[in-house]
Amino acid sequence: MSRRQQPKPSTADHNGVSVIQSQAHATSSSPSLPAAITGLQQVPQLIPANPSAAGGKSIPPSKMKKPSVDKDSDEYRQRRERNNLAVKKSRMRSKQKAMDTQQRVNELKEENERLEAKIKLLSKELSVLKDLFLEHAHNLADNVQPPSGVEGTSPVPNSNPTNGQ
Amino acid sequence: MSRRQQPKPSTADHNGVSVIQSQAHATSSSPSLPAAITGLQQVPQLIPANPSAAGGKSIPPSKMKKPSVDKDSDEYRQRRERNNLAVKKSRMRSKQKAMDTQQRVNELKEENERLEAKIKLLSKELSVLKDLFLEHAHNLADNVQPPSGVEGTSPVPNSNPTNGQ
DNA sequence: AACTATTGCGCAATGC
DNA sequence: TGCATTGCGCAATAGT
Repeated sequence: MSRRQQPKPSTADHNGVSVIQSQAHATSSSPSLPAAITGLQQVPQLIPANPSAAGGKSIPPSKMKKPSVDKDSDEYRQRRERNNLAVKKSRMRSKQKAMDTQQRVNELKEENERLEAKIKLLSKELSVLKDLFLEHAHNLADNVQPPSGVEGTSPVPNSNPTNGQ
Repeated sequence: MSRRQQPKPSTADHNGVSVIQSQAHATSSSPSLPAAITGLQQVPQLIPANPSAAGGKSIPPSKMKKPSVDKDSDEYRQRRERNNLAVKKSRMRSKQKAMDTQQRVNELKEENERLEAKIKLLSKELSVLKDLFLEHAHNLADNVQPPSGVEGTSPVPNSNPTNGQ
């Protein structure tokens, strides 16, 4: 939890000025605020981030286009606030999506197991039936030799020993 | 691409002061930097974010514990830099994981289709075999009646409509 | 032209 | 003490 930062080494500061201000809209929600330091409203204030006098060598006067961002502007704050909301929303969605995807994985895994079990079952059934056929075929081949009281005569369709998986 | 901000309305500012500084470490990588405004190094400078004079009513002088964060400190910058690195790493992992999960979903979907196809096949095979059995059974039934050869004793290949699934 | 949605980034709190 | 995570705000920019 924290929000603003100050000029940092890397990339660009977007602008040559750092503005210090705020407005206490307090629309934001902080799940785990460290303390109760909320009511912090500074007076909008422009501060040249490029104190040509001081650090000395830094910030080439060139390339410092439009300071026209005016952190003060009421409109700016509104835009920021809206964007912050949009950001939160977007991130929530993102997380939700990730969770859903994970959930989907679990569901698919279960489904897979079910299907595999079914396949196993069907395979077994098929195997049994085929064996019966084979047995019968043998009986026929060996001609009329009743191994047990129940036999007859019938065309043996296929004699396929190989089990087509 | 941007980094620092300034005091904002919402939550807390962590501290009552806004520091403006930088150090041009330039370790960061900006995928899509807007321009070449990189070499921005401000002179570390402390600026009281709470100009008691100006806006007037704001920021109770109380609640402003330890400004002891010292954005200046070389060590602070090092810590920040390391953390930034860790953050990037963590986020990369997170994204990678999300993508992997999505990939997993796709794989599982495919697998599912394969399994379903297999089930369909097996079911069909089974169905055929069962039909054969039934047919045979009927033949037997219509057959084993004439102990003596007085009747029409020929296997009647009746087509059995009943089908076990 | 004006908005919202996304995305990369840095900070700080917190988890481990 | 240090890395890892996570929420947050900013700004750029993609999408409408």
